[in-house]
Amino acid sequence: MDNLALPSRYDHASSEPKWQSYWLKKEVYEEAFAFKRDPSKPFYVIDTPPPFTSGEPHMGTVYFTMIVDTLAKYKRMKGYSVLLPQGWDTHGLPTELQVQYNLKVSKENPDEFREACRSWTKKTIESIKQGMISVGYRPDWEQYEYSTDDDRYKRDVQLSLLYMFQKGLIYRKKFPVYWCPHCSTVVSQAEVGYVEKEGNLIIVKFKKVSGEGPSDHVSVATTRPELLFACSAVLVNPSDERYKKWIGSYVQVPLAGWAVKILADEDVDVKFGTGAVMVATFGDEQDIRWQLKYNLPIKEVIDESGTMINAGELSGLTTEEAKKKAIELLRKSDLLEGITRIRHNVLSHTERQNCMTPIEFLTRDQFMVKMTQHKDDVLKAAELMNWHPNLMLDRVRSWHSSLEWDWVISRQRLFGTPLPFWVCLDCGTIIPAGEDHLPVDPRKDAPPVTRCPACGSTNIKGVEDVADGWVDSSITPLFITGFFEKSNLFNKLYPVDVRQQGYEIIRTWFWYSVYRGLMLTGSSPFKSVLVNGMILAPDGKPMSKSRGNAINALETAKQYGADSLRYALLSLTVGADFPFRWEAVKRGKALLQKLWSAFRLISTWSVVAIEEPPHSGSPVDQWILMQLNKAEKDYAQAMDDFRFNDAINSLVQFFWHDLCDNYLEIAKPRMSSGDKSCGETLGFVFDSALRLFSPFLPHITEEIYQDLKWGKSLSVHALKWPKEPQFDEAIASIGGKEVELVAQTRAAKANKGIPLGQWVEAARVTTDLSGITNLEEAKKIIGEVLRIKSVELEQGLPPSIDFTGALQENSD
RNA sequence: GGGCCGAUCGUCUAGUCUGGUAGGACGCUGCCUUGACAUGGCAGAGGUCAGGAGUUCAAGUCUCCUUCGGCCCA
Repeated sequence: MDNLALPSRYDHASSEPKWQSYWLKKEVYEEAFAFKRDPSKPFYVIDTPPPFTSGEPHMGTVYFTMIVDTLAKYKRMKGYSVLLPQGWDTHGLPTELQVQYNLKVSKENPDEFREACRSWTKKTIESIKQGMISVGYRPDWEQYEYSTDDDRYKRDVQLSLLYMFQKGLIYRKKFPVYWCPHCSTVVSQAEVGYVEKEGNLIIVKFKKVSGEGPSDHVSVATTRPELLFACSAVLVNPSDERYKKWIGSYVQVPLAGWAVKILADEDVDVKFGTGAVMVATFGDEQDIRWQLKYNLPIKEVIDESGTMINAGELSGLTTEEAKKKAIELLRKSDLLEGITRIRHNVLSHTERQNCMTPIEFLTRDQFMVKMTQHKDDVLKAAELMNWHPNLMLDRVRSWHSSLEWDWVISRQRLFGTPLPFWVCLDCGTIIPAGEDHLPVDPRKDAPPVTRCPACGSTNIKGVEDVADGWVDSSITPLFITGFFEKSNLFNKLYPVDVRQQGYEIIRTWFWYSVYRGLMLTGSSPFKSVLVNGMILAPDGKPMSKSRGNAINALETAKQYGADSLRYALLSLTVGADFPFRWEAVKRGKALLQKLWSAFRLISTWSVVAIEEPPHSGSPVDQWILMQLNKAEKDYAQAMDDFRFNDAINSLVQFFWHDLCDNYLEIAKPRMSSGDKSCGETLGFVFDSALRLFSPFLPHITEEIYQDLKWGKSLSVHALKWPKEPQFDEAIASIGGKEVELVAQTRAAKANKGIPLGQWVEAARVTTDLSGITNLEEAKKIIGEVLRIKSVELEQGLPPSIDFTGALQENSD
């Protein structure tokens, strides 16, 4: 009884932080968590998402860390040398917006601005990292923590761009960018949104020039008549009877005077306006799609100040003035057919509440990556991977079929990886940086040549744009495997075993990573893809601050224990969205208590861990070994399929119901009479269960392992997969029958309302006794476990159990 | 608007590929202080599988439509 001195409640609050800092110790790291370049062991590499370093760690971050951490711990137990890296995705618009608007740092001085971004990022990394550590996450920080803003990482990003340039995959092209005329700045897609506004829909006559058009003009509806000078085509729906004969005809653009062709496209909405729409450079996002799809000529009519250019009589006016003037001119030349008031969605600068100005598209020289021509290769590679869950591959297929444009990799921002190129202003030749000088900043550094290699001009300018954030993050599988250092391990680590990620970034992070892996190494970067869903708020909607329904993951872990949260999140199906359930966390906490209680009971006996499985024992001993074996096999198979929920469920089922409810109850009388076989079995089974629990519940298993002083390892996480239990199936099934008999008798006693602790004089048990080979043994177990002085067993059905002579006082 | 996915006891889900008695957990109800655990044990109630149509001897499962929800659309 002395060890009942252990506290009866498991105290996660004092236990968890203790082990979290213990795991960071050098000697513990080296024994349990370090990736070892040991060629005798198979490698297992996990490509983890570098979270974007803006704001606090949220439920999603915590969720993915738990998934990869559990997987890594399992694979290490199975004998792999596991590479579990963790990076930080630093460059992105949200950071710039934070710094610009919340910290009020001006972009006037780019160096100062970048420095402010950098220090903000440093702070958020520290906070996210602490949050990750507080839920038991233990990647290889020492060797594989990286930040996309590190010089080493930027060097590799730039090197990857140089390689791609050498392969002819990078080119410059005029491409639209979002432009806010009020703020005089390029804005990103994330900063814009649609605002419903009232406006005029102008019906304009486009006169026939040539072709089969059945009348002298087509009526085109537009909200932006000032863009007539940018008109490059007129589109109609191919199924629209009104315009079938017009398809292929040429019509004259009013005011501008040139002729454009009438094309058929299914995206034209027959119900909007007249059903005929003009394509302008670039009136809206749909115009961009059509411009690219039909390769229409680019006509720039708005400059950076929002003033009309190349627009005849409209030149020099603002867009608003030009709209009025255009209507007036159309009316004069009798080309105006009508004006109707409409409510429509206008793309506006919505990120800033005090701006909300309608967005214009400007054409800028952008760096592009040739992707469309390789899209089939990417899909083919994706199809050869093992997808979990399988249907996520459909998202790749869907993206593949809709992919029509190349990838625009330049961004007009300040905090980012500079594109390592200079451009000849005279002939447009792209001049790449020298490999030895990386990382470079062409915004400041001198070009590698003084004269353009193509035209000899000295008019060379460094590229001011930075790379899209996905350019940074899509090299993670190459970065962690040492591709850029030409590591001799590269061929052993690449392709990585598993890419873990959320489904919302399949078309970005996944797609770009596969593309770049293929382009740079010639082979696909992933063997398996594990896609997790989203954790919704308890109300079933996405968690969001504005909705006020977000659950603070770190607070939850503090309150209930990180292990409880791990249980709750990992016992749900990977890949599906699911609402956060407090009940699941509470269930996790109950499991921790159950584990603790079992440990507390066992430590009252002189049980020692036995690594070698016991070779003999009573039928009940062999039965629990058989159940353990089954649970282990189910667990391993589930883990190998990334079905974490099935793995933990089969283990909990075994532990709670087989081991605690049944075996431990039977063990109580046996242990107090010094049964050696029971003690050995218990030592082996509990030790095995502890190991199997350790990937899911890293803290409590460490606490118990250390308290038991059972092993020589520094940590439970350095232990190997338990040895296979040895049992004789025939004997084990006899044990199963005995356990069943005990359970039946217990249920009967409980149903009769007899307190289980109360001794009874006698019981007559009539039931199916087939399979029971030793009646005396069965009687003894039933009597001892259920406190019955004399047990009679009789073959017969239906089963019935009668108790006689309940004794009044407990006899112990 | 387009593409993709989903809907199973009060709640969360397994089962759908490969048609054949819908399984588990939480919650709920009743009983029980068992030599670790009442965050426990034993027992019980609770589902016409979103709605409709079809295929079939047989549909949660296959097909079509509708409704509702989610994700992505450079």
